[in-house]
Amino acid sequence: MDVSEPILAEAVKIYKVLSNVNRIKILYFLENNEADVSSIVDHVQLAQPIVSHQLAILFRYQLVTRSKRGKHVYYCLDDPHILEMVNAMLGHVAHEIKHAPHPGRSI
Amino acid sequence: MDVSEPILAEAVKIYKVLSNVNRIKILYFLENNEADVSSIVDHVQLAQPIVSHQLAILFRYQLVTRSKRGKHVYYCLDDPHILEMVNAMLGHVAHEIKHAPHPGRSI
DNA sequence: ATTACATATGCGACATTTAATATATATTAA
DNA sequence: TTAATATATATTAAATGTCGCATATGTAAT
Repeated sequence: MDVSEPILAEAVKIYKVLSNVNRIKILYFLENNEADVSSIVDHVQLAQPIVSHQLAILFRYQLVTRSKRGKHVYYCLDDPHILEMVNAMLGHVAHEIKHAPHPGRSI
Repeated sequence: MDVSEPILAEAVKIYKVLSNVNRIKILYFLENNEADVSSIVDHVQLAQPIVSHQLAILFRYQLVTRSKRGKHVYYCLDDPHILEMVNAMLGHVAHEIKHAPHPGRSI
């Protein structure tokens, strides 16, 4: 594959977005249903401002869409393809972790 | 997919590893051939200590293997599957960026 | 209008990441 | 043993990310 700089830079940004447990959890919660902020808060067990903050990031990078109806804002996966890729990664990791878990140290 | 915490945490770590342009460039350079540090340095146009540092991260997370022969250390993709996933992401981004590029602001 | 509710935003403390410089280690050659 | 080459590591500063708290905004009901 030819790796043009702008595309590469963009992909890296998306990887950054995905490199946070809370954001992935939110994405998974949105896998099958749209949901408003309150129910996301209930599900992921985080303070509301944190959820709103992460949602704003997911929105800015177009991983989710949002629509306001009344007092509630409903979020929805923008592109299920992203979640397929996350699934592939989780599958990969699940397989790999059995055989040779690497040290937990951070980057 | 059921998202167990340890798997999720692991996946997030790998996303962190992938969320750096230099590391991705290195991975791509290793796509077809193994290479020693010097040739990687030549190719990605970065100072040698930076390349060594990024290689150490890629190695710690088992994205590459290394073998020392003489004075040289040769690095090699550990699992081409990772690169397939990166390819999928680049494809996704290439498609998406045409239609609706998002603001360049950082997370 | 005022209140209550749902969500977003701003700010600060803290941790992490990047990349530069300098230095250390290991291997080979002379 | 000394010098040269290849690579790795340590240290640091700047940038960025995380998350908690406080507060602002917007909407609806009374």
